[in-house]
Amino acid sequence: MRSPTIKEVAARSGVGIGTVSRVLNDSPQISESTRQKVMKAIEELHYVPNVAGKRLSQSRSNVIAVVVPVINHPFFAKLVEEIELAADQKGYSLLVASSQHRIEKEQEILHRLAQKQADGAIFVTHYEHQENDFKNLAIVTIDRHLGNDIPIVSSNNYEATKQGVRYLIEKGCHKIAFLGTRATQSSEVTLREKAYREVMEENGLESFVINKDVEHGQEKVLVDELLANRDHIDGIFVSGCILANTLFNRLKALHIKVPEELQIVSYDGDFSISKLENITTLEQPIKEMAEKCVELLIKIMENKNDYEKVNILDCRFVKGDTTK
Amino acid sequence: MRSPTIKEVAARSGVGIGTVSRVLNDSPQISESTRQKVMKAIEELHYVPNVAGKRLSQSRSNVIAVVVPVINHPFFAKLVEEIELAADQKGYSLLVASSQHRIEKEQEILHRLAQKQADGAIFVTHYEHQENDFKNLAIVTIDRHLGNDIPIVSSNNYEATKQGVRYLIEKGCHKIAFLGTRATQSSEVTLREKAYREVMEENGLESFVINKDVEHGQEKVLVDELLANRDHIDGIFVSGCILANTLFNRLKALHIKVPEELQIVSYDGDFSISKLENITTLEQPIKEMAEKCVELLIKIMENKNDYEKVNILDCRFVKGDTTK
DNA sequence: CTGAAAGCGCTTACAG
DNA sequence: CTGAAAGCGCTTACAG
Repeated sequence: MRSPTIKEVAARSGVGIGTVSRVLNDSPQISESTRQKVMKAIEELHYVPNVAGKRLSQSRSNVIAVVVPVINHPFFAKLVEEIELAADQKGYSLLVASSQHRIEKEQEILHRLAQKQADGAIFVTHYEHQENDFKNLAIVTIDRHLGNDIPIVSSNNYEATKQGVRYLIEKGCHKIAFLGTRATQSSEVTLREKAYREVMEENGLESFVINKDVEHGQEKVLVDELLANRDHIDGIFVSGCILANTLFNRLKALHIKVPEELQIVSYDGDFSISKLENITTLEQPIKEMAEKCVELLIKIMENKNDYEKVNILDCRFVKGDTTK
Repeated sequence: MRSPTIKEVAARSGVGIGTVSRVLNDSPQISESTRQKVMKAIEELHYVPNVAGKRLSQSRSNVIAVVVPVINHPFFAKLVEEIELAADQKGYSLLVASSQHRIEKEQEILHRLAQKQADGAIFVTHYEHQENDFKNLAIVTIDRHLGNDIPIVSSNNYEATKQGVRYLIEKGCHKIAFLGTRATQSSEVTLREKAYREVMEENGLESFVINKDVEHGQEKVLVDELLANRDHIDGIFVSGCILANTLFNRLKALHIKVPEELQIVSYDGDFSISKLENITTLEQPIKEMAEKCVELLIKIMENKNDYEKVNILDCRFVKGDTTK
């Protein structure tokens, strides 16, 4: 059972297809009477315009894509959700792809974009790409610098981390560790360690850093490494939500009292699945970041140039139960 | 800077556009020499075929859609991820939409599908739809019955729950509660409560059920209600991962020893963000469910009829630390 | 093995 | 205000 086309609607209502098209697109110069005729035919036929025709004739798809390393991760799931909402708001559908930490899959996805499956894309990548790969594509990235012409949206990694470490110091911590899963060179995320070291130095405190790239699911290895060398650590700045959660639960299992013996401040926000206890956190403004990405993408696609290349949004400090 | 089209490739290589198309599609009857010529032009021009043309001429998009209530939820995030992988494997891109528990958004999404944005869709809905809404759409659902013509993929809610409750009994529980967030009438998920009640009755035990619809994030309300009426409960069958996690953490906070004083078996699988402790669980085979959905969808789209309307996949029992 | 042409379902100047 | 026609970028019988 084929779906009816604009041609059949035109025939049934006794007008040309151009007229039907104008009715569909709410063109102003259409007489009320023909509009009625056309609408009637549309309803009778249960006609729904086929986007394939529209896309070809307009050479745009009204689709944007988001590429993340994985979807099944609290931060990325939330990010994808917020991007979907923002895109929907603006009339765009969302194509989602995950690179699974494999550069080949990322390249495969870039190829799909080059085929014009989407008008633009939001990229969260761990890999280096030649700027060339993005030629002719409307692209925005989160956290990663992909090249001078590609706008980036990020949270204020540097300042927010400083704020967090200083907060630990204010709350009486003297021996503060930094715990993170190291990101690639060109990521804004690397500023977190830098900020931590600077605050420590400022205060004449010694740095103690565990910041290594581990596979998703292996965060506990880092936590155990930290705790094995715990010594007299009384504060930890944690660079990500999964790590923070893992740490927190491990401490509970070890009967180490938080925040009495040890205080924790985490980046990212608190994504504990059960909303029972709260980690003190510098929460990334994910919703705002998603909206900014979509907004930027639309400007690029419309060839407007009134946007910033670097967009840093502030984290929100949320006091939880892991600090005094 | 416009992208080159097939016409320019044809011109540059001195052949017709049909020939270029055949080269692109690895058509067998193409002489090696023309293939070479065409490939050369393609490379020189950095030509990438535009899918819009292909889609229109083939009247298919090679896109499938997935519609979930929310993305930022451990079960759905994992599901979307697995569907993306399975779809990718089969050469399909994935459009993702979330209904946000709003029926209007679901209908809006159905409309997009009617516009042929995708060739088919995987639907996880909480609402009733007229079967009519899905006319001409290739649709598969997870857990929800949407009509006789729409295939459903589900886990073995009934049998797996029985297994779980019986396991608690075997392990010495006498007063076992059921804790769940009630789903709609037509969902397979409702079988969990039914199975629980039957096993309890079989064993001459009294049922104690808390099964209510709550907003995501409010699971702790149910947990508290259960614990307030705890009495001598020594076992709990929990219907979902978030609820199970919330319960587990609450029990720890209350210093109720698990599994010594209270044993827990949960449906869904264990999605605790930090992989430190494990809940005994009947784990849904999400990956297999995702693959089955994609497989079914492809069969429907190809008008093959050699598939089952009802596809129940078995959960995997995973012993964790919450049972003896 | 290959080219010319029709067709996929729309949009949009152009003319009237 | 509206119709006829060209065009968007492909694919695919049809002929040769």
